[in-house]
Amino acid sequence: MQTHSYPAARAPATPAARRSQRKQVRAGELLDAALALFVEKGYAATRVEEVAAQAGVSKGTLFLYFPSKEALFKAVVHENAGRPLADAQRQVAEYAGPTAELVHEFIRRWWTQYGGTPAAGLTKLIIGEAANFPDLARYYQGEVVQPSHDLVRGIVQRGIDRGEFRPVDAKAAAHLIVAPLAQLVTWRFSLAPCCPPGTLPDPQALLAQHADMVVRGLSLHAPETA
Amino acid sequence: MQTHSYPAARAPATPAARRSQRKQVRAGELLDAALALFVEKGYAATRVEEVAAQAGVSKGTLFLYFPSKEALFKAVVHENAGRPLADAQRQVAEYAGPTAELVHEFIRRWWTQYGGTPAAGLTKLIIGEAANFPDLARYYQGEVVQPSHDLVRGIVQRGIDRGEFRPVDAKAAAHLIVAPLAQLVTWRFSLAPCCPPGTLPDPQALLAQHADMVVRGLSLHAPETA
Amino acid sequence: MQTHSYPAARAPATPAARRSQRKQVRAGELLDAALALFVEKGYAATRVEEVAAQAGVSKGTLFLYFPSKEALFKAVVHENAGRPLADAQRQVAEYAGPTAELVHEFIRRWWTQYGGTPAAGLTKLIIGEAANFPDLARYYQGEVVQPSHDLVRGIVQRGIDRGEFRPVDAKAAAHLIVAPLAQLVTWRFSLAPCCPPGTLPDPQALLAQHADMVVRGLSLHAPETA
Amino acid sequence: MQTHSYPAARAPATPAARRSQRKQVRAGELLDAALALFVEKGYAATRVEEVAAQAGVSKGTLFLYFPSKEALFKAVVHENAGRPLADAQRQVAEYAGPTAELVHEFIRRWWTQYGGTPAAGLTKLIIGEAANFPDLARYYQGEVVQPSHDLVRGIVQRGIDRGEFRPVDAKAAAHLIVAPLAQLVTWRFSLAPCCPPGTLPDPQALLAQHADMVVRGLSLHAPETA
DNA sequence: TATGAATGAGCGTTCATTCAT
DNA sequence: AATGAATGAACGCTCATTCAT
Repeated sequence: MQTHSYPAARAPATPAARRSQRKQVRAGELLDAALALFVEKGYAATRVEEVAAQAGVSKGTLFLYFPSKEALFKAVVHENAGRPLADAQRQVAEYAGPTAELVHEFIRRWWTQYGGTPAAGLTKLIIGEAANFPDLARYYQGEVVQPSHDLVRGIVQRGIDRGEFRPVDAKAAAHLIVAPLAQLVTWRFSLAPCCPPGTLPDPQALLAQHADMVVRGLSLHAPETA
Repeated sequence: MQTHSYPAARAPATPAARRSQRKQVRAGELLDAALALFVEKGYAATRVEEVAAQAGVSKGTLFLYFPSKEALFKAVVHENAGRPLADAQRQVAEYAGPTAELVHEFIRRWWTQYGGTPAAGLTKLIIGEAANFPDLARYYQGEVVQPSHDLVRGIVQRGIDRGEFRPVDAKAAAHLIVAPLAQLVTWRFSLAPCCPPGTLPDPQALLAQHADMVVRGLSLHAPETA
Repeated sequence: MQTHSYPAARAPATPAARRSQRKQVRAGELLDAALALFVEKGYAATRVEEVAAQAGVSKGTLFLYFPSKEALFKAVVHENAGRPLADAQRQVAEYAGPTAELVHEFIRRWWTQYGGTPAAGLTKLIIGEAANFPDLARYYQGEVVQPSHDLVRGIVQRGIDRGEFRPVDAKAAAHLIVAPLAQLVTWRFSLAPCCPPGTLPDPQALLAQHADMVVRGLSLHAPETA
Repeated sequence: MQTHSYPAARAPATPAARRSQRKQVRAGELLDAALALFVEKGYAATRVEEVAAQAGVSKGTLFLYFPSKEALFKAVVHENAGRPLADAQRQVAEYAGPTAELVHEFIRRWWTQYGGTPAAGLTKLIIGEAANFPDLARYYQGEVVQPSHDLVRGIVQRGIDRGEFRPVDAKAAAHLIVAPLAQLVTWRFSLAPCCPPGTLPDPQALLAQHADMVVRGLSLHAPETA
């Protein structure tokens, strides 16, 4: 009978495996540092040496993991884009209740899983660098923006199909639902850090009111006055 | 014998005045070129030589008008910020009809006087460079963003005060009204130039639906289904 | 009647012409400095800053004249290759005396017009860098080496045709005539600077003996013993 | 029971000896790889990692055998210099026939034992790097070039002393005999790899004609016309 | 002994800024 | 006022060398 447990998954037996795991970790640290600095200062104003320093390695080491600053930038985008989107798609697909509630839930979760996290800085980053990295901009548009809009449009369409919402232009409605979310993170990483606190309203309260107004704007009958 | 002199008003008599006017023109050409290039490529990726070339002067000449690239950038922002805002404030103040119609009118005019013009590129530009020019960001926030929000909040408050709108949080409502406008110009100058045409909906139709949904979301009673 | 002379050719009247002439001079100084340093230390071991310093300008200035180190290198080769070759071709074509004397004259002139000048360093330079700049090597082979061999082969053929030389393989003979010349400059710029003086024989005496031996080797009858 | 042991001489009994032999082999592989790469690309353009890879070891391992890239380079030169020279010296010393034939034999053997082998690349390598490694250049001059010239001068002197050759300046004659040999290998490893085949004549035919012309140039009486 | 990850000095190149004309 | 040549600080990237395993 075998009484001892398998080797712990987090302490690999062989040196090779340990080294490989270390490399994964390092790459992740570099990507995190790069995301933070690119978001904070923009691509051009961020020096690779700063990224390396913030990740705790030397300048040369960074180039062991990414062949160029541009490759690092693209890796940052690829790494942070689309991850939470897939989660949201699953959650929406599984939802079974009334669509009005789904809208509230979707917006609430958007904040906890993306808008309130560091990854949200990506939105501002891409806005600022799109002209200099058109292929990345297209990638982001195709892999993140378009699917996001499709997802929201699906929610609106669901409401229409179930007789809960007015038969509006669902595509335009999706844009109008997404815009305040996008704008919120854009502000959060651009003007907000430069302005005295209190200039912006509390994000969660703002989002709640957004959801409320969207539902009112889409519903067949005006809800009771709050 | 020459009896009439058309360009009299534009051709000052004294050489000094003429020189001064020439200077104004040159500076204006440089600011226009700089705005276009900064918006297109970002601050760091725009070389002063390009700006000078696009304005039709040499690199050295640019520095006769602006002491540094940074000063040029700040002049671009100061020159283009707030211009259409004053018009909008006057137009809103003079309006006398129903608030719902004012919302539609405000959004329509925002597009023709700012959102659809080249100056709208400024919004994206400041978002991208805010971290590197915090004083500019504060200036823009104070002179453009805050007054814009105040203006829109005033409209909402007018609707509430006149019993046309529900007593919502007017400050948050202002954010939600402004966000799709801001997002529209942000997209127009970042992702849109990289994406195949047709990806974004027609701006004016989108804005019309936005105004409609805002009014529905704020109204006491649901309007008749369109 | 016009008594005053034309403006001196070397002091152009217009500032533009003066500036243009200055640029020519600067470019020439940079090319000279680059030739000397590339020959002395090789391409890779020569820093562009050294070249600039030796030409009396700053590092940045060099890049106003040549877009890259590689372009500078190629310009050095193009500038110094082929120039004396054309002279030699003319001189040979115009020669009317006995071929044996032409051989002596050709070798004598080769030394004064190429082998003994700084430009001769080019030979060693290209030998060392051919593998790293294959297009330059091909250019040099086609524009300098091949025509040189053709020129010498023509001399040999002339001797054969006029019944002065034995009917040898003229192409091989050309190689054998050129080889000691090439070797002389190769040594002059590689081992010679590292060795105590006197290690190599006097070039002009060596070349005289070379010409003598070549003529003896090619002649129909052995000349009188010297 | 093992009664015979073929590789006895090559498989030392003690582990220490085996390790030592292994070390010799590794070092030899590294030196071969280094020679090939240094000749092909020059010292500066060859990365130690390439040498290690070509020798089948990692970069770190190379530094266990050679303390620096420079030491590796010097070892390459010391290892490959002078090897065939000793053979040639013995062969010349043992020769008993007519000097004209000795010249032919010497040149023929030079090709089979050096000029036609990979080791001949060393000549071009040293020419290119002499300025950066003056001590090596001096070493090569003293240990290879000078003895080679002395050897050839001895051959010429032998011809003179035996009344076969004219009383020429033997030192200069030696240079003129060696130059085409040196030039041949120089070309072989510099321009030849970049040029279309057929640009250079067949080495062995060229060398035969060289020997023939040398003998004619040195002989007392002109040989019969071929 | 052998590895490959890590380092950091060094170089090519760019570009905002200055200055002589 | 206008030019464009000149500057030099700064940055991305390379690669010989070191070191922990």
